[in-house]
Amino acid sequence: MPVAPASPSNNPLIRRLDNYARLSAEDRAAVQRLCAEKVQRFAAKDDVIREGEEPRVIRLVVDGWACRYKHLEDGRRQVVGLFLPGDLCDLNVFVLREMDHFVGAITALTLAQITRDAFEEATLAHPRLLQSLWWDSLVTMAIQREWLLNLGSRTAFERITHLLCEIFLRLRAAGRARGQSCEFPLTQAIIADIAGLSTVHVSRTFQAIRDERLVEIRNRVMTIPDIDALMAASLFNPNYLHLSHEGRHLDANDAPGDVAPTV
Amino acid sequence: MPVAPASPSNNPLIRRLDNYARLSAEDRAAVQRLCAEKVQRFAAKDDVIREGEEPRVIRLVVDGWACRYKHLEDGRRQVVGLFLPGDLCDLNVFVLREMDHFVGAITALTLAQITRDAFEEATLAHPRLLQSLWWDSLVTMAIQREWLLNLGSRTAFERITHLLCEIFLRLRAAGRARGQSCEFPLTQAIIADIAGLSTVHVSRTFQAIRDERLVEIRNRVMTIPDIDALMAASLFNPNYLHLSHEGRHLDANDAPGDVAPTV
DNA sequence: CGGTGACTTTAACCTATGTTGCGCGGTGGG
DNA sequence: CCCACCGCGCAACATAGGTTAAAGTCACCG
Repeated sequence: MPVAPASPSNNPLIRRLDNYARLSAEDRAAVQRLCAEKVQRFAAKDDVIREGEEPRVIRLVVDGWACRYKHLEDGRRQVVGLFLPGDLCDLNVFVLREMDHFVGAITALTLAQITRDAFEEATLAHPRLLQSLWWDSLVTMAIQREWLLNLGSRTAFERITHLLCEIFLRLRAAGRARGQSCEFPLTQAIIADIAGLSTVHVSRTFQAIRDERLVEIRNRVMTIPDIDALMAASLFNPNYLHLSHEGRHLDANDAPGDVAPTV
Repeated sequence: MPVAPASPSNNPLIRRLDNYARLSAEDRAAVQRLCAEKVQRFAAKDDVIREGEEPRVIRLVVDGWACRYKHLEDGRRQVVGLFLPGDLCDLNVFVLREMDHFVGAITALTLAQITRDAFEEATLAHPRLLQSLWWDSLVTMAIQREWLLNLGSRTAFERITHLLCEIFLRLRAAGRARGQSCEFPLTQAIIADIAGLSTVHVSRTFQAIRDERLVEIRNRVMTIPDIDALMAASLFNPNYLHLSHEGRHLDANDAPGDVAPTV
């Protein structure tokens, strides 16, 4: 994976915010500065922040995957959110006194810590940026709602295919997909905790998915030969990702890696 | 239910925001003005806003119950959020171009519409109010996460008792409970759509709840004889409601209707 | 090169929850 | 006053998904 030099659009956060509104060069530079502010690294499976702790900074995923999770007294565990590169933890968390959930690294993880002051300074100077960040925050809420629909109403097969579909589209929006493929470091155990299933049943379900040749996962890389078929199988309605500005359509293959759009 | 005269603390939104930070008399007056701005009424089961429509205003529940819901192509329906009196739809919704879900009235409903301009004017003049509204918004997200835990990891019995517990505590925080009782207009069908269960199983589960004498529902009034027992049965951890400021504790019976606190 | 641990697969069996369908009682409209 | 409808309860049966346990695969490591 060759990393292009100083082009801002390699920054997955900028790529994502661009889905909402074109940022100016200054806006982009401001994001870059925020991302570089104070970098923090975690090993896979480490906790970034624990339930009960006081939130002090906004965190931004520069690289790697993480998740929010909760558990019940008796140990049952539920993943309630997924952070992909370019994702942002809640704006304004400072307002709360205490975390009500954990954030844990799934893979090796690089985070940027953004202080309240740096954030306020940046958004004051770049109102368009602030708008984009609100958009991001509302999309996060929309994803949570879609996950509720997933857990409450979809079958195991639909839940997992829906999840795979969402991950692919989110990564593509962050400039992290190439063609029909993207990185995929999730184990079946984590998928079980996301989908509210047992690991055994996740395994069973993956066989069915393989049988229908909807998805192929090998060496931590996921390939989706026919995204429309996958979307149909999972009853996937992309509206909740709110990516459709400029008349863009998700089923158009409009993000072919790092190639510039033809428009 | 006698309505006391002009006391601002009858406003459920003010009551709720007071859980986060004491508002000044001016802040309260500003909230009152927002609530009175433009009132809109709906009959039970009407839709307030539909998927695909453009969000233009912030809405505030003055009276009645409503819910957010989504559905799948084949008709399966999932309620993904509950609005109780004093609840607020998402700040900043304007940023999105299109609703990804429905909002529907459960009971007869009175809403206040707050325009973007009125909102900005009020929060500019009352920064403490803005903070409280962010707190509210973060609590809404926290509730969504807890619901994910509910659907993904709890049994039917736990899901329903947890829901009842949450409703009671939220109503109490809005000054809408009296002693161990509160209004309760939900049918078993709606509870089924919230909990991701069939109506038949909701009915079965309510029998078990009745057998254990955890909750009594009669004439649209719910009574919880022993909230600690109910919390234990549902593995309820109140931290996600973020009500605990000032060392307040939820298990203290600290909101006995409209009586002033003893402190 | 063999060992250890993390992940996945498989099989047998179990149970929570879904489905269908019917009956009952209250309530509101004509 | 009666009918229709809605919300609820109940029973019989069907099934998706959970549980337990054992074995297979692979990658890394000493």
